[in-house]
Amino acid sequence: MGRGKIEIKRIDNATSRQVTFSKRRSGLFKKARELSILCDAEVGLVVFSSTGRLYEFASTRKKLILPTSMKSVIERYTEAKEEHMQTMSASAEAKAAMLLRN
Amino acid sequence: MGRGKIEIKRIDNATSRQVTFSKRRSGLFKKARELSILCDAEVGLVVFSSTGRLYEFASTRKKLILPTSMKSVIERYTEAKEEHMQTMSASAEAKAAMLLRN
DNA sequence: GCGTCTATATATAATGG
DNA sequence: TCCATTATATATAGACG
Repeated sequence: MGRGKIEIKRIDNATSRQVTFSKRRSGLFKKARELSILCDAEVGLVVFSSTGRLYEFASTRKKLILPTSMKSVIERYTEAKEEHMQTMSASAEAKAAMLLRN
Repeated sequence: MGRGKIEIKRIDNATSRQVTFSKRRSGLFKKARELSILCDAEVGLVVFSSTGRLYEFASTRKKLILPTSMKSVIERYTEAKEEHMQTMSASAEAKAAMLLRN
């Protein structure tokens, strides 16, 4: 969807990979949100950039259940969260919150 | 993106809501997959239709962490999963599916 | 409900500042 | 390294079988 057609394979150039990530992530989240609204669906979306930054969306409507395949993800999340909590200090709290927020 | 422009609000007609769900879900998953490949990102996507059917995608690469806002989701998943396991029998498959449905 | 078919809306690749 | 633009690729609304 652009001036040229691209193959779906890892973009080698780090810069353009970052640019594409930014654009497509934005589009993906937009569509996730639209789906949840239009179709009254529960949607949970988690994205980690290759640099480890977290982005999330979750429609908060009724009941959302995670799929089995995400079990490991949940486990890792729990671990990370615990680590996070352990190393968290009062002043680091805000920083971490911001980090998680974007 | 079609013959006409639509507002982003819940589609009242159940039939067209289902049709739209099917189409957009497909597109969303495709884009989730593309993002993960193109940008070497970790992506986890969970969708529950309004009728309770589950759809998922998770790139299995490196580190995927769930966002804070998904905590309740995880909890619910865990609960449901436990229930599922407890009541599951070979012949109870269908029943379990119903359980997950809502 | 599900696949196919367009016309049109949107997303976005490439580019320029 | 970001914004803004814009040409093009893609997604999809609406219609039909």
